[in-house]
Amino acid sequence: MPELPEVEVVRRGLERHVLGQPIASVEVLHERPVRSHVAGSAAFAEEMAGRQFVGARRRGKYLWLPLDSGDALMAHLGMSGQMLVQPAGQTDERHLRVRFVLGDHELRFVDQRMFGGLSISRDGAELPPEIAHIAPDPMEAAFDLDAVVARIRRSQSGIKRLLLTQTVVSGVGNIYADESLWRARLHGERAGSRLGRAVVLELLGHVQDVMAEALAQGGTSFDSLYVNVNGQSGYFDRSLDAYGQEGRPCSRCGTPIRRVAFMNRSSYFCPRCQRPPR
DNA sequence: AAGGTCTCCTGAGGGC
DNA sequence: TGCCCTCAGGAGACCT
Repeated sequence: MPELPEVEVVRRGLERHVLGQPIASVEVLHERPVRSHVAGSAAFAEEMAGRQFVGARRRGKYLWLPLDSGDALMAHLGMSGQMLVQPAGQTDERHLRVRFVLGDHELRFVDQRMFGGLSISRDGAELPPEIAHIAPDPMEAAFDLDAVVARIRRSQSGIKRLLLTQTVVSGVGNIYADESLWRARLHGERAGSRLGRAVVLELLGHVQDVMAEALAQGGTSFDSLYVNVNGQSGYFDRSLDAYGQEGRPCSRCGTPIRRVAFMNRSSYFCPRCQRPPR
């Protein structure tokens, strides 16, 4: 479940269900999700066995579970990754990739497309060095609003591209970028440098609001790929004003929402509320 | 610098 | 039924 609210739903579930029990065994059913562990999948499994998860943390879309060794299990869900907690012996999911056996239940990494993955981060308990370059997300204490506003206003890039750049602000993906821009009445191609400070502040406020609202609804899911650790879907899809709404009337002005190609995917916006630059 | 395109994968769904 | 096309909540490499 790609964006911040969905990943946070997962983090909370992991915090409740996988801490404080030794990992009895690990089974890697597909090599690809552990590709960044250079020592190989057998070494990955061997190293995890016997350890214990002692926390569940997140920055943006990255999750990590600090271990009692001082290392951490890092996870990125990519486009289709899931972390599921299941009773031991439950039928394997079709796309089950890695299984962690914890007493009478299992933590399962299930991922259809395998753009995501797991890795062991050396001394990564506090902040895995692999993701030290990722910017703080809008929900953490380290988020520096003034610095982000300044960074955006210094750039000639389009504002949507900036929202999606994880080194500017992390956790925002295609859905919440489009929703925030719609709320701020901004077209995604407007250059950051052409936006006033107050406008950027308002936009970032919408980013925080829309993700907080989505989190309160359990995240956004259109289908069974986006679920919490118990396999349940969130409900925020009912509250979307722009994303996925092509042809439906804008809830502010009634103009049909438009879809355009952007970065090999789509952007949704109201052509009347969100005027393109020049 | 900025922004386009392609790639990594496995589907689902529509058109014919 | 099948085939071919497009699309998908990510992200990084490569090219201009």
